[in-house]
Amino acid sequence: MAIRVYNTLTRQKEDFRPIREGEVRMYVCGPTVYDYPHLGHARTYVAFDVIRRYLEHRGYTVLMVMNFTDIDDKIIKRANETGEGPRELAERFLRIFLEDMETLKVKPADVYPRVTEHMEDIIEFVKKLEEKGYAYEGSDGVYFEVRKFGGYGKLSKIKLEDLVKGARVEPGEGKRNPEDFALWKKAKPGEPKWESPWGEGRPGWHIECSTMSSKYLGESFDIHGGGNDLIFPHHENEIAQSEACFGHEWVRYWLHTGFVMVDGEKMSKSLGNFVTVRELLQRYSPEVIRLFVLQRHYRSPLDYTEEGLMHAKNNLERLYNTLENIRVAMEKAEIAFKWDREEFETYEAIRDARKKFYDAMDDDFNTAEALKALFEVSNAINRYLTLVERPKESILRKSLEFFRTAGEVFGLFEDYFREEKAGNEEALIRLLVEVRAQLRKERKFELADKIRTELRNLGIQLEDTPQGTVWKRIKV
RNA sequence: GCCGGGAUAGCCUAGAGGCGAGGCGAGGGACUGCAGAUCCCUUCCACCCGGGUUCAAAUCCCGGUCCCGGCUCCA
Repeated sequence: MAIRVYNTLTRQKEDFRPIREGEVRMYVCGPTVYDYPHLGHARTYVAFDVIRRYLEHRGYTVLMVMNFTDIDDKIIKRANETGEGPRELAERFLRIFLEDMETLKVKPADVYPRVTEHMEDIIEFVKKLEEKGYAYEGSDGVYFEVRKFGGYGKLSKIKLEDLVKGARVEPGEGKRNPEDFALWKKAKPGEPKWESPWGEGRPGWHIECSTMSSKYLGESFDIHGGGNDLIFPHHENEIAQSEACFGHEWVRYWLHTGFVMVDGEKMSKSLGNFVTVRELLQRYSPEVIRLFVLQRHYRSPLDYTEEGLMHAKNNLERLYNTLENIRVAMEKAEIAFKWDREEFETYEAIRDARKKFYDAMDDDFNTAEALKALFEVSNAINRYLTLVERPKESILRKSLEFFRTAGEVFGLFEDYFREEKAGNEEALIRLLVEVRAQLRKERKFELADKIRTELRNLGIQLEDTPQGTVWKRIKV
């Protein structure tokens, strides 16, 4: 069955068919680096990370490009405030962004093209538009003449007349028409500038994405993504530039993520209602944040609440508990020479959950639905472990395999599946468990409890069961 | 004005014509020195309102009500 994706361009779900078989070329609009990334950024980049991971999981080679806007009005403005140079400021926040994404386990893009490294390409692109008659030079810059391009508005469904009537677009001194937008801005005194055929200046915002995406992904590619707020004007303008330049369809599928909401309003820099990723990370682990994001479909708005984060934390804890239960059970597991009802039932539950997982992910990357499968396996396996004396190894493995694949797609349980690097740590824990067992037998509970409490502080949890004491790592 | 998204048990989220989903929370029980984890049971007719289509509607259609977003830099 084909993967279905919701395409903003057509406003419906379509079968996903990449242009080149077996390869997916995708471009996600990156940030303007002038401040700390907040939860809104985290949401879209985690969402696209999971989309990318899933496509890879399904066997595609994914070429992923994400740009950095490292020169623009906001950066200049902010740099003036902090006293840094625009270059230094951009560099600083670019590194911070990269660090935060790494912490959140977002797989790095294959290329992170920066505007300041692609001036020549951008100038070439503008020149081409000029040659083809779509661009003209005004007193303060070079502009794209929107009404020359027939398909304008096809992504955002905005009509040109409405746009002009709405008077939302600024007339601007050098423009022929109010709806035209800048491809190249001539430098004002004191601003950063680069040489060009139109004098010193810097690129407009939209042209960078058209230029850099085509440089790395070709004149047509599969997926272009970004936040909902980029549909208009950014992506609309990108389409105009690119299709005007190439003369054919540019991007197959446009995917957009929903906003993060705070008390009914969009989280944004300008409203000041944002939580930075760094603040969040003081209170919640990266995986909690990922789960929080993934419990909602990527296109739907996501309400930011502490309660919601706590839910995610509890849910993740439950999943990790299950994983630890399986690990502990592994020690007493046996080869299956025969299956009883419990094995059949558990096997079927895992099989059904796997199907559910793939169906959900195939259906426009429905992570919220796919996550349910994880809880279903969790229930089934926990139940199984309480019902049988000696679990069958094959059943445990099946469940672990599912956790591993789901974990790879969601970016969860990474540490659990990484090879244990603990040398004699485990032996030490086992020793303490033994000593404590003896203490308990002698009813010296105070000392026994001390061992348990102290180990817990070190991230090791002891649990007394009828079959003896087991220890688990606390992961969340 | 123009585009667009919502309203699902105490809460958070899926689903989208018949099999009523998952988690959290709450209550009870099993286990237990205590704690923790886990399991079992309970949380009564869950789907904003009013019409319609249908053998069948939370899901489709029509009409309301309420909430929200975008149309300006924004992920």
